[in-house]
Amino acid sequence: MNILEIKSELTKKIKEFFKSEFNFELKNINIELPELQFGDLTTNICLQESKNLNISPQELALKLKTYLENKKLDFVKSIEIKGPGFLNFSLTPDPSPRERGVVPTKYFGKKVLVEHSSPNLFKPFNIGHLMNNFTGEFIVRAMKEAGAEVTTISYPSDISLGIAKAVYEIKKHDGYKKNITKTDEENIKYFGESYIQGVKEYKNYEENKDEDKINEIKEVANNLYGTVISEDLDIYNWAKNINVKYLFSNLEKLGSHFDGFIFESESAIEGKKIVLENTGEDKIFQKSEGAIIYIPDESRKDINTAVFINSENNPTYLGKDIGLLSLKFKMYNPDFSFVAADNEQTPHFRTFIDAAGKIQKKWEENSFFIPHGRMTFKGKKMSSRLGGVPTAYEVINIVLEEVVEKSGEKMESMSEVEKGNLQREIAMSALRIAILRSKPGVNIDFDPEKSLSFLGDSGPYLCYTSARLHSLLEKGQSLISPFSRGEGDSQLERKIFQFPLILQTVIEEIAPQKLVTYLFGLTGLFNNFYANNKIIDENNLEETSRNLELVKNTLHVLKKALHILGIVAPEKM
RNA sequence: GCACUCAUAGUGAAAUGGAUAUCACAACGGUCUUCGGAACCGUUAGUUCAGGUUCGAAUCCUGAUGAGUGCACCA
Repeated sequence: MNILEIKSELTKKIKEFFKSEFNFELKNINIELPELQFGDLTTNICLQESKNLNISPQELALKLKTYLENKKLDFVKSIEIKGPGFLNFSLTPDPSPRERGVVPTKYFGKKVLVEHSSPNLFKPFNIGHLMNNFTGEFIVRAMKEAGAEVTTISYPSDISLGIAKAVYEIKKHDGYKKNITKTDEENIKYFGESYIQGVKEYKNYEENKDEDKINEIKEVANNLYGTVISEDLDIYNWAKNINVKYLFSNLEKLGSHFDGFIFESESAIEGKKIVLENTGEDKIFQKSEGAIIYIPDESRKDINTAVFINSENNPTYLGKDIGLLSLKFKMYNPDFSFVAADNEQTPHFRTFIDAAGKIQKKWEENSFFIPHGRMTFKGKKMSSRLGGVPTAYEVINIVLEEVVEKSGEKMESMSEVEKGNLQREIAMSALRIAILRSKPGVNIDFDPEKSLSFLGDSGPYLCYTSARLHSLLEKGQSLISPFSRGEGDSQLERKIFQFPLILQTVIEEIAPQKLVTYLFGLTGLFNNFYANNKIIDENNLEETSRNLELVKNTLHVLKKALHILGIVAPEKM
């Protein structure tokens, strides 16, 4: 039996006990993983219920212990009462401790839609996008692991006043004609610069109250919707196509696959329609000062009145988001719809989802916002093209440089391509772990020189352990006998045994940090075992075979967990 | 002004209301005739403050202090 099966069996027996002994229906029982020193599973049920039943926790614990012992459960080795009344279970080791099939969660067999990596097409791909991608990709992989039917989409921002500013800037300098023959890479850079410059110029116009210029730009914005053929539209389409291509290749490189894209220009049309349909007295949206707004109920002090369609008759971000939501449910009808986004978006999300819930209940009920933190930087190495926000490219390169330096001669035998890929994988593992080790939603103060130490709790440490495990297996391949197994009660074996339960919690709570913490515990125990034992010993084949079985199981768990975090477990490094 | 987050060793993090608060980095001290030293072992050090709820609080409530973010036509 694996740990999940044992847990549910124990739950059943404990409920039976309370029923037969006290005629008491127990609703929730906490059975958790304790620190390894306290056994394999623990429950505080006696502490929780002693008051209700008017009996001391110790006494209750003793009764429950006796009851369970009399049941002679073959998966329980021993039961101990510890501390104020905890019941600690020591379990009989499972001969094959791996999880079997899919760990049960509420997502099994459900339709899950995940939206992540939704950048503004005209802005350079920055570190924030990287955090978004890591978080989003984790959700995707966790849901797949849970046996959900997962669809992944991205929602690129392809239309906005901001983009109009960029187009205007390009037009102003005749950038279209000048650059059409340049490479995509050069142009991408050019678009990013135009965007930033355009935003800056617009601010100047506003400060100088240059109404003519502002109106020209607003006209560009209207032209982008493409109902009339114009030079603006030509420039826009040229730039958009190159940017989309670049986005695809970037996301592909990061290991993210997308089943579809919904562009902001599409959601704008849908959103406008829906908001207009629901505008009027006694309806959800109201007209005010030429715009269409949403006023939340008095009780919702945490959200503010917001504009959904502006007085230019164009949907704002919130209006578009309603459209996006509608399209998502029309196209995919998900049971769970996840959105990974910057935690600054939380108030906006609350607002539009509150309004959306009044149009269709399930839009609200089935939508979940997973915020990820912001990354701030301490290091001075990075140029600040985006007002202090480094591009993803810059960050990856800094980490990569460190990896190349560390790897030195170790990868000499590899081809240049193989070496390059591996170094990139290791660099990415460092970044992914640095981000996913923290609870989603909190900001990360990132100092590449400190945060990315390659010793101890780090991506490279996990990769290194993987390489070590692979190398041991390769060396000892011929020495594994199928009949030898360990006692199953070493710390390492018990840690492996915990894995299915950890996995279940990680998926259920969307908690990557718990998986990372577990992995450091696991690899730490393994490396300790490695340092203190001779794993392959030709003079002791029985022991060797048992050890290799343990190596195999450790690797199995490590590989699977790393995969969910978006990291490839390397065979050598 | 209103609202939302957050506050854990020198640093970065972990901890469904549970047991002696976990892990790493840094500092200091050790391990190597060894299967991969990007390794292993040890020492020092911590829940912002004041109350409250509870058998039990880093976690829940109230207040103070400090930091971040959002508040009508940008996304």
